[in-house]
Amino acid sequence: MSSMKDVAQLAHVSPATVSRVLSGHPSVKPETRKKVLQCIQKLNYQPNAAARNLAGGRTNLIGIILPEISNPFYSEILHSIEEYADFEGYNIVVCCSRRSQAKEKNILSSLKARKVDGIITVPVSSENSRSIYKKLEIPVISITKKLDGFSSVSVSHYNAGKRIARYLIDLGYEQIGYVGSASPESMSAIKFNGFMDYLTGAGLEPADVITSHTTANINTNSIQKLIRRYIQKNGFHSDALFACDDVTACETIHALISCGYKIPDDVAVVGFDNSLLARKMNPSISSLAQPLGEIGKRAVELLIQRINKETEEIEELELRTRIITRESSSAFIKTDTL
Amino acid sequence: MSSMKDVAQLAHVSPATVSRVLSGHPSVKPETRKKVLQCIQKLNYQPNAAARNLAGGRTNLIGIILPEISNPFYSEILHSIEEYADFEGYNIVVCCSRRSQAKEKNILSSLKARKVDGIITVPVSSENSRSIYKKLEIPVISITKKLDGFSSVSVSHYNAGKRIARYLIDLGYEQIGYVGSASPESMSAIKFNGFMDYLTGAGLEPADVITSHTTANINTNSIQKLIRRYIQKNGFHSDALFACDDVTACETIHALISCGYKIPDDVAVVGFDNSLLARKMNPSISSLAQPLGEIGKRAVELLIQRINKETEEIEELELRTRIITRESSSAFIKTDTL
DNA sequence: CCATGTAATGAACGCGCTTTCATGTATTTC
DNA sequence: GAAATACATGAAAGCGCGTTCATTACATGG
Repeated sequence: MSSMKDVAQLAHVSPATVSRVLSGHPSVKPETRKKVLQCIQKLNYQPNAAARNLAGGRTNLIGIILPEISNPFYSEILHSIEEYADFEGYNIVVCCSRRSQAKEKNILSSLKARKVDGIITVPVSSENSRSIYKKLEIPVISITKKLDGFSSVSVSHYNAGKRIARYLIDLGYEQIGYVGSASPESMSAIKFNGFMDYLTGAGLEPADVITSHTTANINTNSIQKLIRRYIQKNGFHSDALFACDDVTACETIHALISCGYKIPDDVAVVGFDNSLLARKMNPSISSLAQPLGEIGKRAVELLIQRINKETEEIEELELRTRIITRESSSAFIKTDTL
Repeated sequence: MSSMKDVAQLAHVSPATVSRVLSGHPSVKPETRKKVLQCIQKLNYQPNAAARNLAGGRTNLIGIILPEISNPFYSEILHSIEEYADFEGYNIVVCCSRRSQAKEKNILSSLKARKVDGIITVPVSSENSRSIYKKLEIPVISITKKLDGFSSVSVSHYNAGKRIARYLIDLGYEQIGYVGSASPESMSAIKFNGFMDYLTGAGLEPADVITSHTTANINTNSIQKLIRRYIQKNGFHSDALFACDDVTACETIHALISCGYKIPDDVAVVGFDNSLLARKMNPSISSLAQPLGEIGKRAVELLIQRINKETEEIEELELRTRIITRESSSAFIKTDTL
């Protein structure tokens, strides 16, 4: 691997001049610049990132911290982060917190040792995580959740919950229920609050509220069992259901079908996340879509602004959501429509 | 951020001794070691990764090159790579080639500049990519595909194709067809070959062969249209279908249902990948599972062996696949079974 | 008691780069 | 035409660490 010195020798200039050419310094004679660039080409020279960083520069590295990485929701965000970061000349080092505070802490210290220019994170806990991020002295953008004292990019889950309630009411349903997690740690509780507030604001009581305190696990059928048990015990009174995420919606539909209900004729179901599952299920699932691509892109944008010290202000971006109507909430939508 | 010098001063030793403590050098008096470790604690000292690397050490960084990152297939592999790499003390920098040779080349040069210790890659092309990887002089493991001259971790798509044919024949089907991509660039063509070879070996002709030259896109319904058009034109003769991947299987099922066929009573369908989709669809889809977690883990293992120069041999690992039976190929499996 | 060996440590160099600071040359100004 | 200014470049000092080599102190053997 050739170094700057090699280039300098070949071009009969000093290493300093090569460095100036590389960094686009103005006071280099055009002919010198040209000569140096040629030599760089010829030697296939590439500056050593470590040396560059050590000498006081950037790493052009940003750290990404996600709770899971195989979850389609996060992997889609990751995808757009990678795309935009790459576009801006940054590489990403991806870490998985597994929702563990301890892991998060380890990750942060290794990212700090790596001197990443900035961090985009889904903090494990909105409260407890705050202080460890604070004393990091590295630009941080929180995504998906707000993090007190930091810029963030997210959607309002409260408004989204309201929105789904309104959507179902506007569709003419009157017996509206909820299925999903109600654990205060998860965002679902907030969706549920918005949902309920709109419902009661419209003078309605929820027809069924089927909650569990664990998040829907992609690999089990716990939700199906939950629903069957609920129906056995309490009966079923809804003509429309809000499921707190697409996996839950999917499981819900399976359970309802197996109990003899027709979707959407007997019961309409709306999910949350607009994941692949929602698009491909049979019946396909109406779902509230978060702008995942935009979340990633905006996060990178905000982060780079901070890295370049173009701003000091804390910006809490709330992106718009939209509801995608599919078969599960409309008898008129047919399979071959997306 | 405190440096080694600070620690050295506080502990009344030289930086060299601190370095020795850090690297576990044997010739440090236990009491000295203890004192130094205390000072490291006290100052919350963390070695600077860049300096470390520059001074001739490892980066503890491995580069990952994937064609897509939001595809569940790859994101699950990525997940296990991250997990195992983290366990071994490595961070990963994740790059997306978007199946472009040019991009792949750029990525490689940036990874080289970063001095990553090794690379795990899904090469864009098994043939053309070879030479650029060769002149990299960095340990490389290819996953999912073989790459001539490098160790790899993959499954035999040919055998998998055979296996599916055998599976369907053993189940008693006789009119067996194929749906999916046939582009020679994709792995599907190889699956198809294995599938056909077994079929003809068993004295059977394929009942229907429905191919397109584009890969199934997650966001369109092109496969559904393809199938309907095929049936209109040629009729439909299969009692079992092999779909080259789960997305295709899913679309196929949608199309068949809309044409009035019952799954699996009229037609059985087997997919490939055993993705979330296969598990959650209605009906759930039988599918050939690749051991995604193991692919990631083994790749990291092989790579680290190479990084540590424990071996020079090229190892082409072929992992075992298995077929997961679900509703789409068995009338006896019910919804609530995984 | 001197020679040789061993254990523990420090001094100093270099990894490849960025960035002052100093130097030298060409251009401008009165 | 001398002084002041701008421009182009080089020399050299670190950035924080690993590592080699030298040094010291002490133990061992004859």
